[in-house]
Amino acid sequence: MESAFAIIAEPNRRAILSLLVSSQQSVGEIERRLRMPQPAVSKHLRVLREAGFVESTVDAQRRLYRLKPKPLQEVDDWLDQFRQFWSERVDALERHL
Amino acid sequence: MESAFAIIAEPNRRAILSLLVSSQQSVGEIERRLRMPQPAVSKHLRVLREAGFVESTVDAQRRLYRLKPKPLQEVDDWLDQFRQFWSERVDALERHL
DNA sequence: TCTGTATATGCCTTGACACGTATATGCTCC
DNA sequence: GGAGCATATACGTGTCAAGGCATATACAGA
Repeated sequence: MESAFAIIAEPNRRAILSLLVSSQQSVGEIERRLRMPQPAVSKHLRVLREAGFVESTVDAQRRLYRLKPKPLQEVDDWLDQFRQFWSERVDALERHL
Repeated sequence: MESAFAIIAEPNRRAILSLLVSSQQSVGEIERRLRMPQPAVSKHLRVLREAGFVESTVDAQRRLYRLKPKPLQEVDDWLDQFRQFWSERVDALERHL
């Protein structure tokens, strides 16, 4: 399975994830809101689904896609090691002021 | 300038960043610790430098590389929009238990 | 069952990028 | 200033993924 970092390297996929954060959306809604060709949307959703970022349910002819938290949380976990570093810098800056 | 997300999509670059979080390192130290060919290290460092992830200072024949916070913080900022979504899910889970 | 709508997949082309190898640059010390 | 070490760059190559377009699949409603 591709790393979560490689998945979110693609700007259109990040846009899709941002869109899904408010609520689930159908492929057509994503297509219209992002003004992206439908096959492109479907392909990115496939990548996102296989990497565990989203899941889908069937609603008649439509598929509704929604976010799943785990992969983005893994990215968040990786970033955690740098937070100590950031706060040290901020502390040093504040002491300096 | 390349997006921070594309930069950290590369596993070796993430390894370099993780290595630099403890302290600054020379190219040779990175090369040895990650068992990576020296040109590869230099090339990745160049990409990281041009994207603002690291900066370097000259120490005689060596170059010491150290972390800069901004690009990783931008990634962190992007992740922020999903934190609300995660905590809602955790809350719902906790209520369910 | 036919038509239209929604979504997925296949094929092809193109561009980007990581890697290996070789070589260049720059500094230090004798 | 020559030798050796540390780092950077140049070049050629293979791989892989995104985009465009055509087409297939699936479902709904008359």
